[in-house]
Amino acid sequence: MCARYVFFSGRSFGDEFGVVAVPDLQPRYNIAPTQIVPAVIQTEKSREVMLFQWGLVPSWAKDPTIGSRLINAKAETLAEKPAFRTAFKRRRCLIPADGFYEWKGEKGAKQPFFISCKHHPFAFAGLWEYWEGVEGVLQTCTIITTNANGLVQEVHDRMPVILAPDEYDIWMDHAIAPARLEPLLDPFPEKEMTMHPVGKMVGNPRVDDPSLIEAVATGGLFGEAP
DNA sequence: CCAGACGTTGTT
DNA sequence: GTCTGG
DNA sequence: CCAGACGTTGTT
DNA sequence: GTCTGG
Repeated sequence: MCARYVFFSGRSFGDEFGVVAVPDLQPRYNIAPTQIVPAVIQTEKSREVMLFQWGLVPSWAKDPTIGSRLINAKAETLAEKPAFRTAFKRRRCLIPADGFYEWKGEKGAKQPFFISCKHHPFAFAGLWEYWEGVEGVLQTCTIITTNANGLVQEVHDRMPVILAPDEYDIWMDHAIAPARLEPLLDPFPEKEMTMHPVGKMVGNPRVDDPSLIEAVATGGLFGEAP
């Protein structure tokens, strides 16, 4: 899955993502569900960055707190699930990131790992949704997950879908045939990724500083590379 | 027909 | 909004 | 994912 | 133990 991630590159991702105006974004090292995150969407004329609450709330939801449990959407079932299928057809987005965290081990003794791509920032494949209720208006998003590749498999069986730059145009094309989207949801190549254990402080969502992504020693436990 | 669900992950 | 279950 | 709350009544 | 919030 993907329940915490990192995005510290701020404005600098605009060129690569084909976005003209990028808001000033603070570097983040511990983005948690329900927080406000930037995502790139395709309008009729251009690509724009908009801010979304992480955790998709379907337009028909009576209780918007369901969003806190819909932080990920499974790639294999996106097209069928009522909560996601409309967004999959019409509201795909790119969610910029510099890495993400996964945990390995038993409850109470979990070791967090920071996982990144050799070329970053990069983009998660995401969906977004619009919701309106008595509580107000919400624009929310979710990160699509797929099977872990060989590297990430060491700590977890799922990982976020990461798109290569040459896939952005297809992903953002509103007229594309769904069959052409499926190959984009495959696991990102492990040879283009890196992973190392980090301190347990990342578990606290109120902590957010650069030291969170620094490697720590684990005494050879958890099976990471020496 | 109406009522009720609609989701992912990890853990048990 | 749309499908499933009763 | 983890952290933190989780409640009612009566009194000020 | 289980739900909510971040």
